[in-house]
Amino acid sequence: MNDTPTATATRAGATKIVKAAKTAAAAKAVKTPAPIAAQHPRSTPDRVADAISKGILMRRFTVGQRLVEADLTRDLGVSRSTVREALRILASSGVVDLTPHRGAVIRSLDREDAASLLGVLEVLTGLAARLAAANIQIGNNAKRFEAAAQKLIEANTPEALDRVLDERANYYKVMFDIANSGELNRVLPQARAHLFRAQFYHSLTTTDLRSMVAEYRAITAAILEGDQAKAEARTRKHLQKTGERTLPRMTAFSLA
Amino acid sequence: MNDTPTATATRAGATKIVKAAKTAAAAKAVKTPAPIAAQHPRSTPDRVADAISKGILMRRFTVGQRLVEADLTRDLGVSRSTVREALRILASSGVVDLTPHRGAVIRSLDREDAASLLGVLEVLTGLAARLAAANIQIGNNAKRFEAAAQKLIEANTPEALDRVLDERANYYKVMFDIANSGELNRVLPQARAHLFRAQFYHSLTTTDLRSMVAEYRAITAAILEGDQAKAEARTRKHLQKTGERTLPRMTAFSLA
DNA sequence: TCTGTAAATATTGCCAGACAATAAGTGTGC
DNA sequence: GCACACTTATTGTCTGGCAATATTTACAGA
Repeated sequence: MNDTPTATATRAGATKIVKAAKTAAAAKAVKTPAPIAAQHPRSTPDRVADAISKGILMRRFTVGQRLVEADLTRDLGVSRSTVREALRILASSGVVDLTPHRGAVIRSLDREDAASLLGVLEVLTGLAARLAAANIQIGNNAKRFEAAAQKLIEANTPEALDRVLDERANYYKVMFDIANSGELNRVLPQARAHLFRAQFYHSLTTTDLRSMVAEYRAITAAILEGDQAKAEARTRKHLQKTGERTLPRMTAFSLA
Repeated sequence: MNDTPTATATRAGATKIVKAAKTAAAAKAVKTPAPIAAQHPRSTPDRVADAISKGILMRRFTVGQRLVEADLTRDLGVSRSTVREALRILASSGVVDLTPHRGAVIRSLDREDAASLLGVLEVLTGLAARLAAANIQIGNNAKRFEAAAQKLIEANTPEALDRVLDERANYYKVMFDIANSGELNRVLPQARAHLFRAQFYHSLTTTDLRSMVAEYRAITAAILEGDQAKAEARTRKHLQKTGERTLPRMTAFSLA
């Protein structure tokens, strides 16, 4: 394992995930009106949590799989306390289930869970849309948002599914960004939302995709107009429909 | 609690907060249709987090105060790793701010934060009300809810402020319980909501209280009728008004 | 062969102590 | 009064340890 060789090289193993650490910090500050979440440098547990999330997205971990602390410690080259904190982070954002004395398992959603999640997603995303509509004229928000929408609509083809997912994640990210609500971002961490959207996505048909494009267009238009009520209503409708499209199909669905 | 008496009593210090550990677990299972969150026994970090929350409520910690790990370790008689996990829990529910290398401070809400929080509270509580209305006829939900509402309304006097707070916390708890959405309860931990409601409460006048009683009545009625749309609308309205009542008054308000 | 139970193993919960990295505080010369 | 180095307080993370609990395995009896 971590070949802590000589003397005081206490934290040798940590190198394995240290990459990509400072990248976010280095991103040019684009003079967005309000950075909202002043990005502190990410801690090791944060990075470990990310690594695990990514592992889920890459299908290296599957739903229901147990995450054994010792394994993670070995594979990621960090100490157990760090792994432990990372698991707490993941649990607090609902990615894993953490049961005392049984550790963490990648959370699986049965139909009921999915429904309840969609309900929450519906109202929160609705709120984000409303706030975005309220703030859209500030700075160059409109341009940014329009660009994201454009890319999403272009990408929306059944092939290249992961590109669609990325663009959609980005679309929502921009939207939440413009909404500029600290609380909203705390309550619904993007990473997590992305994970779950990815899960829902698997059960979509081509027809579904076509309808969704129309819905995204409508939402985008409402926000760009600055029409708060319409933006919220359309977004909620969109998520309701998403539920109608996907939920019935997911019986004993062992997704992700 | 665990009076494991003899031999290797390695963990002696932990006793200090061990009280009240199993109480929840011992609560009679009232045959509610769905227990939703199967209550596992709470871990030490959970209890530590509770202890700190309680400390805030009791004004033993004040807003902006720094929580030094060493102090908590000493005062609560647990190890630093445990304190650390507890702080993560509190951070994830927004009670403290956790900045790298500077530790945890009791979070303070400026007007902007409060507004953003109220926005989230509005849509989530609205959702809870809607779901509660949908489920109200199941089992003896109606009776339970009506009782909670009754006690809240009776308690609603400017004297005995903390009793009002408790009753209100309970009212919402029952409501969220009936709503029976796992995700909702994950996203908005009751403990936290209670904390923040308590903060808003300080700036209420007697007139405000009177209006609020009327609003609670209206919400309760809608839920008992099973009218989902009305329940959601009224709840959202109530929270909007709460915002209008309290927000303007909280300039540089160093609450809690 | 199956089933339930007891022992063995794996894993988590929590603790103690250590040391480097960073932030906060303090003084000194200019 | 201000920029600077220096000291101190505190957090970040690691190692290693042991008790508590879960999971697996082994085994006896039906």
